[in-house]
Amino acid sequence: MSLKYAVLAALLEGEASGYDLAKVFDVSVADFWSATPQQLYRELDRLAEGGLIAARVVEQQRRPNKRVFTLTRAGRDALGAFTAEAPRPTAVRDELLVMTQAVDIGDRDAVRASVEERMEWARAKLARYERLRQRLLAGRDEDAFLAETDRVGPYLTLMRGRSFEEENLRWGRRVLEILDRRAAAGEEPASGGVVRPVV
Amino acid sequence: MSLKYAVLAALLEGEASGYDLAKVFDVSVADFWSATPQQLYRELDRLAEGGLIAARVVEQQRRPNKRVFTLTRAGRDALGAFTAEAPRPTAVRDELLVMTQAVDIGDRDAVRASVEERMEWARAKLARYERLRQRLLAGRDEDAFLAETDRVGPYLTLMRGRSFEEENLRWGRRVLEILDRRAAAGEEPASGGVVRPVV
DNA sequence: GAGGTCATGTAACAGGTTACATGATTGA
DNA sequence: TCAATCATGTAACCTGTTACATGACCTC
Repeated sequence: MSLKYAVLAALLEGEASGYDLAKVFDVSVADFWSATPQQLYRELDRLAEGGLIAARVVEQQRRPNKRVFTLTRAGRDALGAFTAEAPRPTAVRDELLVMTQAVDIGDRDAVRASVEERMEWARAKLARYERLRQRLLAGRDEDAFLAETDRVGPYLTLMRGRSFEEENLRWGRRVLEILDRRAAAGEEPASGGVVRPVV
Repeated sequence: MSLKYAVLAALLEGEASGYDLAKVFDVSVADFWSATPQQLYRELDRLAEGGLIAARVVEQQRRPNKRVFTLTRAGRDALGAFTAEAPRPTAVRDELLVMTQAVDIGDRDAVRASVEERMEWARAKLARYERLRQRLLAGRDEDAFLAETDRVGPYLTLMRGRSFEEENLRWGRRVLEILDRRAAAGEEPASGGVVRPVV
């Protein structure tokens, strides 16, 4: 149900093709919802059929034709009505956390490496978000931007994305510290009461 | 695929019934994975069939019998092997963020209220996490706990849950500020160049 | 006696993922 | 010439959600 509104919300930025949206909704880019291209193509067909978006075929030379979608009045209204509903709580679903939960009976070095990779992703996303932020601010400071813009929404979701990734980094650093301390303790088992985990 | 390992990881805490797990995996409680009771019952059947967990029927007077599940050696090994795999990135999927993205063309007051409710939830979860933390620490400080325990995993996921909810609160406070400033500007339209959104 | 908790489930459906297919163009 | 990008899609499958059902107990 909410992919529907996520797509409508994305089209507030202007018309887009399925391919364009696939880039915006890519896991590594998304800041308010993510989806695969297949989900998007299905959803776009449904939305067009329901009259919430309008499709227009753009003929291209040297490129396959593309269908470009725009919000209709009905789509805009449906999106507006959606904002008045009660959002369901976000479900935690992170494989890295499952692995972390089980790290003591599992492969500590592998989990360590996965945490480091997650941190690399977080850095890349932060860089992306920062570029987006600068583009929105367009030289103004935050207060000036907020006073002048007619759309704060994208800025607010960007802020959430940013703080999420910053927390990923902070958490990751702490996890690495703790795992490394354990690794050191495990190598000289005389030092403490630490039980060596069974792998 | 990963609900499977999430269930195995939960059983590291000791034997549990489907009902017990349903409480742990409840959206409002979960700190490393969430799932509905129906998903759990299906998954438990599959895991028992695959020999990764063992079921034992506990007869109860005055209560329906329950099936209590325990990790088998094979289940433990499978979970250990899972920790060595590459976790997939977490997908952002939050209806509140979709609503926030569209707040400017939607119902600002309703979104405001949803943000406040999300903050209430965050406070409740934080209180829960804090109780859990105190139970784990058992009077020791963090360093002492980490040196003595044979399982850091649950503590690390708890930390991630805590910082996530703290960020929800921080973000929420900022969003309320910004939306309120807009509401004030909208009521005295002479004050600035703010375009009143169409609702 | 109403509503909550314990305890388990079925059925039907909606949502999400994976693998594959096509075919031209552009850049290293 | 090899890989990536543009642009769309089908088929099959797995995961997740919703509604409903049962039945006894306990607490207000």
